[in-house]
Amino acid sequence: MRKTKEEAAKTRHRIVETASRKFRENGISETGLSELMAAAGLTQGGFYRHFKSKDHLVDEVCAHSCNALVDTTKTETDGCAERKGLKAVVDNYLSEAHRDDRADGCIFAGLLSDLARSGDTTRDIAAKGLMRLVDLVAEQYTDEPPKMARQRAMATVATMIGALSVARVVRDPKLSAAILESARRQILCP
Amino acid sequence: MRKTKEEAAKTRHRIVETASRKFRENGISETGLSELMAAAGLTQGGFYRHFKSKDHLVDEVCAHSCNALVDTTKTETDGCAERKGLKAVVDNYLSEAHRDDRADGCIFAGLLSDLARSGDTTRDIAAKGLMRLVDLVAEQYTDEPPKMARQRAMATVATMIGALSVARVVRDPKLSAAILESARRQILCP
DNA sequence: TGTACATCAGTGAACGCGCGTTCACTGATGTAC
DNA sequence: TGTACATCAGTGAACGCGCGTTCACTGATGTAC
Repeated sequence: MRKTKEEAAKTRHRIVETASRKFRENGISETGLSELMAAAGLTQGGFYRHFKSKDHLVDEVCAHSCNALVDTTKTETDGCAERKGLKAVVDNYLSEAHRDDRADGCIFAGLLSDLARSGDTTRDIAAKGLMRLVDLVAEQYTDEPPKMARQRAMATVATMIGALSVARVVRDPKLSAAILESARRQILCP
Repeated sequence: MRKTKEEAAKTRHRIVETASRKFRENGISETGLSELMAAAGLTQGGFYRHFKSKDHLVDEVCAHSCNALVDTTKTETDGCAERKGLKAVVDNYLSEAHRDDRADGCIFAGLLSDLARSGDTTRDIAAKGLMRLVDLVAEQYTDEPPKMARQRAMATVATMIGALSVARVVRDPKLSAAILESARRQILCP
């Protein structure tokens, strides 16, 4: 039954991908390893051929999801004309589509309070990803001195994550949309 | 062993209070009923004399914590001169003290992603509390028309919750403090 | 290159454990007369 | 007001269940000669 090195690596990657989606959609504690492995097309026993423990998987998932978020954001700014990057990022992030697609969405909006309660290693990984996002946003504040741009970017990222998370709590569609819109305004029309 | 009606009511209230703190500090799934009842000075069996299930307790805790947050915020604005209310609220909310006191802090910062994943009943209770907070903040935007004030207040609340939550993920004290400060600036110096 | 053997990805059953919930029981409180 | 009985707050053991983790096993892959 042994698999090729490449096949094994592919399997490992599939587990991380699947976990990344499941965790963001249903939470970390709420996602069991047997459910997760089944979703990846495997049986639970195989998990420990790839990861030392669930905690180790969580760390890897955190890094993976952060990379995905940064990559997505980069793509959005790169495809945009000068001074339009921030608008593209914010419009995509604070969209109803993003609000309704938790499994594919921002890890911070999906797992914010879970991450805040996680261990040091996990939080450090998340914090690193968060700061890469902040730096990316800061680059969009082209007409500000770097320090000021970074400060603005921190507030912008906090607003984006907060507004999306809050919009996911509110079930009334009009109200939820109004929350997203209010944050978009605050960021883009200062 | 039967207790007085008043004693029973006091016990029930103590369970809600204890759960309210434990949930915000460690999460809902992460807080077991036996641990919770022990912290309230009782044994686990007694839980079901007061609540139909853990989910019912969660709803009650959510309402309780929302009330606590609204009351605290009201106190802060009431004790302030005209046009200073918003600053008082924001300075308290986005303080390092609030960041470091999760058990007594804002329910949304403590349980944001957990609430977003909760059932309809719980989310509706949370959304109602959230909107009371928004209304309270909107009252502080005295020089804006009501609709505009409410829209501003929604963004402000989203920023506050987002920034506090993010600041709790980041372990580096200087960086964490900078995040809080950046959000304060964005809200108070527009 | 061919052969013999060690490695290890993946299976599926089993482990102990803590979870939410139920239950029989105790005995003081509340109620009906 | 006094008495008899029903109620029910709280105890502590037990329930089934799903959790993360371990294990013996299979058999194709990788490696050493």
